[in-house]
Amino acid sequence: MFFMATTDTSTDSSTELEVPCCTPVLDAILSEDDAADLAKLLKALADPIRLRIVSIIAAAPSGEICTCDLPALLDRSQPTISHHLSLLSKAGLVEREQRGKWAWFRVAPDRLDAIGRALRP
Amino acid sequence: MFFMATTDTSTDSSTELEVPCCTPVLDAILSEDDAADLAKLLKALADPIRLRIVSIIAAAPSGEICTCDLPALLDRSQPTISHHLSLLSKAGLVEREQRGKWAWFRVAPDRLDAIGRALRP
DNA sequence: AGAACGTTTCGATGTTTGTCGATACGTTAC
DNA sequence: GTAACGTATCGACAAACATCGAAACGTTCT
Repeated sequence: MFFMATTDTSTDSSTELEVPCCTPVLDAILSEDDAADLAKLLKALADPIRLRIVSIIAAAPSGEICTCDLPALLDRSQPTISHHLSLLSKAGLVEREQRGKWAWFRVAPDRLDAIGRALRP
Repeated sequence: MFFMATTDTSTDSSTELEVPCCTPVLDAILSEDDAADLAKLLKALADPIRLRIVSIIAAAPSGEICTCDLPALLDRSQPTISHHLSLLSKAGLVEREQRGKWAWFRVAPDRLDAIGRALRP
């Protein structure tokens, strides 16, 4: 074995979404905490429906979309769409805005970019 | 299982990775197939242990690592490490090379880069 | 207030995933 | 050959996940 395992927690990530995400995978050995944070973010995106939701929102001319359109576009029930949007929102990948009885979503581009940066040295 | 699986599945499954991966998420609406492909790749990476495996391999001075070191480094059993390496290998994120009785792995950098490109317009 | 409509939460269900012990396979050394 | 050792597969199990119908919640109209 040529080095010791690194379990140090240089950054304590209590406030999850505030943390500058994410430590690049290829720069140094990820700590357990950094790996857990990045894995959580990747997992939030690692679903075909959620990828298409992000893609659909980004492709909308206004940059935002009403939740009400998604069940028909994605062929999933409304509760299922709501569930996926909730996961994306919790991960900070999309932002929610209530307007009257409709909910509108837009992507959080820097958040998506952060994943990209973590994977590209 | 209703038929005998032969050993070809372990190695041949990586041939599916010839597909040019991946369509950028933000360029246009992802098709169901493109979303499924990218989701599969993201899922292969969206685990703390697998992220740390990739990170550990990349940080190794020689750019490769012997499987035998990983159980101790990651505090997981040997079958569990083998399982994760198999997933990473099937996704094309690492490459396996048998040397005598040891298995060595190196990262496939362009594969990781492909994910980054798909998320960064 | 009540009706209509969009959204979230709840409960249930089938599937996938991470994990490990036991076991089988392959290579090296004696 | 056989013993030792590293690795992959098998079988099992608990936890996490995707999905939907039903019900609860909020807002906008009349």
